[in-house]
Amino acid sequence: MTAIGFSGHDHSACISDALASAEARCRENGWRLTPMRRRVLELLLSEHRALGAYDLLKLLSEEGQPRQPPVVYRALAFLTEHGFAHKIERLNSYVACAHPGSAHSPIFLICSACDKVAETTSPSGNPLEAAAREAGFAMEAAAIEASGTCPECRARQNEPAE
Amino acid sequence: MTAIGFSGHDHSACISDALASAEARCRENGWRLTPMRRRVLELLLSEHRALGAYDLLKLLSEEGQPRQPPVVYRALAFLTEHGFAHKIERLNSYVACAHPGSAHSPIFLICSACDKVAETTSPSGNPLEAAAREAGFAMEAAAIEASGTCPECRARQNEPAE
DNA sequence: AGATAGGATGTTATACTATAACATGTCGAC
DNA sequence: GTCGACATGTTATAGTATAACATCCTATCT
Ligand SMILES: [Zn+2]
Ligand SMILES: [Zn+2]
Ligand SMILES: [Zn+2]
Ligand SMILES: [Zn+2]
Repeated sequence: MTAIGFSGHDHSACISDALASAEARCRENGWRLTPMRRRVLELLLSEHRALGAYDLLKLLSEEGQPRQPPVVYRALAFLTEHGFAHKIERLNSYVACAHPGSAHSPIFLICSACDKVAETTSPSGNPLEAAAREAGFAMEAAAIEASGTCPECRARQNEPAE
Repeated sequence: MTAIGFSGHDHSACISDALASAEARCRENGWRLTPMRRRVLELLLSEHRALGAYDLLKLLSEEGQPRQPPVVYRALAFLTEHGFAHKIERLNSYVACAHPGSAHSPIFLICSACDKVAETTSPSGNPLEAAAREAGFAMEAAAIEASGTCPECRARQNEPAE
């Protein structure tokens, strides 16, 4: 249950795993991973960074495939509803899910220096559940977003002399 | 550390405590709780509900004190920077802090039926800190927002027959 | 009191984020 | 081939937030 997104990892495996998982889950459930939805997912997967809807529109435009906002927002709605992507509320933007396939309540670690977003998951019996139970609150969904500095950016700050 | 916001409590004490605390802390720190800032804080305190900037503008207008968006956004910036209010990212709106005066990392419980927002705080040594430490991430701020149904709305649902 | 400087507010315009509403296209079931 | 369901295309607009500059207020120094 390590955080995926910051340190060296096989990112091409990230991408191919996520795409394969999305295809499999869509096939199993009768959802349609159309070219538009798949393209948006690929763009989100390209880096562990959150992209806004208008960033995606710009990228599509640069590929010679200009689209209007509702097109991208609908693709994002599909991806987030089915757990292939998450919205980062703090940034009004979207990241591909780093733990595809499993139901999970994600925790995001957002680096304010390099904008990378790592995703990890809550251990069970977490204090949010405890707080909710204590308050008699029936929790349905939770968003946990932390801002700070990632290991690489921290290392860079500690050796500023070139 | 109980959640403040849902169940019966002395809400007028909420309001007067928060205002007194804000005045005291501003006096101590040389911050200026101007009439505009104080009025916005009072509006946020009137209920345990998140208000958007444009809701506040509408309320001010209805009081015969119309203002432009930057005025309210600046008051909100002052209040959030100094811990008198918090932004609820999920709702693009703002609540008065229910634990004024103490440094804390709040947890919000947002009722999707009645829109009330309760604020509680993380116990120390919480797993978010643990996850951040494990990832080598230097956490600066965290936003924890849970959606669900509050005790009162849950009770109401369970006895729907009038 | 008058000059000055910092910060708070007033005002205009605009950027950024998201969705409503309706038209058109695609594809499989019948 | 037609029908229905769903996906996308298109236009317009709603909702959230800030840049930039003008003005005002207040505390301080002279
Ligand atoms: Zn990766
Ligand atoms: Zn970083
Ligand atoms: Zn109260
Ligand atoms: Zn409720």
